[in-house]
Amino acid sequence: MMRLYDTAKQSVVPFEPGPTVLMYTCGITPYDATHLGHAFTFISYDILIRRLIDMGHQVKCVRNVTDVDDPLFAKARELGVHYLDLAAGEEARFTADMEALEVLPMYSTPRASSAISDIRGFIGLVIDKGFAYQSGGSVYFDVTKSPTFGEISHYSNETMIALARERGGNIEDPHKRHPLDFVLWHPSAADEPSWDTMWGAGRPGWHIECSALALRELGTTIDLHGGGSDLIFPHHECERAQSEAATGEVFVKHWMHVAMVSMDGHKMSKSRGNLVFVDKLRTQFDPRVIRLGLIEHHYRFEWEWDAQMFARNVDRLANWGTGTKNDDGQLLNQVRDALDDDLDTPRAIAHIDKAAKTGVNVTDAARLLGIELKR
RNA sequence: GGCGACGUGGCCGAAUGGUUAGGCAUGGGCCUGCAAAGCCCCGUAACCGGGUUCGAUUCCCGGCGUCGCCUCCA
Repeated sequence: MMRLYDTAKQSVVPFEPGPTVLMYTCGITPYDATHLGHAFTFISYDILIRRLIDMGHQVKCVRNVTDVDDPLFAKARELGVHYLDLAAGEEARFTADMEALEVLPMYSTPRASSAISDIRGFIGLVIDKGFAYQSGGSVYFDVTKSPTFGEISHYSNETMIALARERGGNIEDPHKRHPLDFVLWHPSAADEPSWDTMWGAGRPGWHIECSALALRELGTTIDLHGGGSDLIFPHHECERAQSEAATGEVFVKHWMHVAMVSMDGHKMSKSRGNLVFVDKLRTQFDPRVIRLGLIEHHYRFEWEWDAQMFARNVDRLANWGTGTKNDDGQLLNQVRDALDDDLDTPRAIAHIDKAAKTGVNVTDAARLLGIELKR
């Protein structure tokens, strides 16, 4: 039986989905190259998916592409290109990075720009159910109607307001009834794309595409929702509130978040610029070395990027390729046990290291971690 | 620069319009051959200036200073 940490429940709990696992992970906003933090997140989910498939499940995982959003518009403006041209280029780079790192293909990778009509319908549903109001040309979600708001992050109202303030949540917006109310739809700036709706022209709010896409692609209730831990608040909190408002059903059974990768003592982030890009690394190292360097860390704990990892994992990969003795499935089961214990990849790797040292052929065990030894 | 949080005895850290937690360290004592540990004892502090008040650390205004955030991004 697999056990995984659930952010909302704040503990490691059994994860026992049906034969078909419905999964959604928040993807990227394609305005810049993929960095190691992105890679770590998506590789973590990839390991989970590989193990679920290994257990006999069919996995339907959706990973969206946010090609309608502020940072994309800003970058397109700066470069003087159309935002969708920028998005298409960066999405292609991202896809190439994921393929190189042997992240399994998704069931679906829908774009926000493909979902405008779904979003329109979704917002209509939220308004009809009485969870949203129109004010000043925007549509806001009314958090006072959602008593469970905050139950993923476990933040108090005061903490959420403080964080919203720091994270550009515009809590002073005079059109809002409550400082934590968030935008479902809002007017576009002059040079931004705009779509007509019954409540005015504009564009979607930040959180709404994921709700609309999850509903369109997977239905009202999904088994597991993932993303980086930086998305817990406000993104996932808002996403859940509006989804449950629209459908009246439980949105997500299990919330899973991947820890941040840091560098120079700070979270690797676009705003700070302390990034290590995957496409650059790929020109210097075997992508399997990059993958190993990521999964030698546990998904739930933040870690510091360290260039030492290359030498270590070049050696590791070489050692893994030397064994010839049949291991009778013993090693494979040890790796399975480690993964079933809250995706303990460091322990899985330690098992493989040990077996490889004794001359065991570790091909199958490595494959479960997405490392293909025979090329 | 903007937004926000905060400036309490050597340090950390609460509460509070008056009688002024607590913890740690220091110092003194008990104990011990010595030391350590343990135990006991000891502290009137509120960044500056002004205002409200019978009375302010607490409320209000101004200044100074510290911290966080300012493309929440995976």
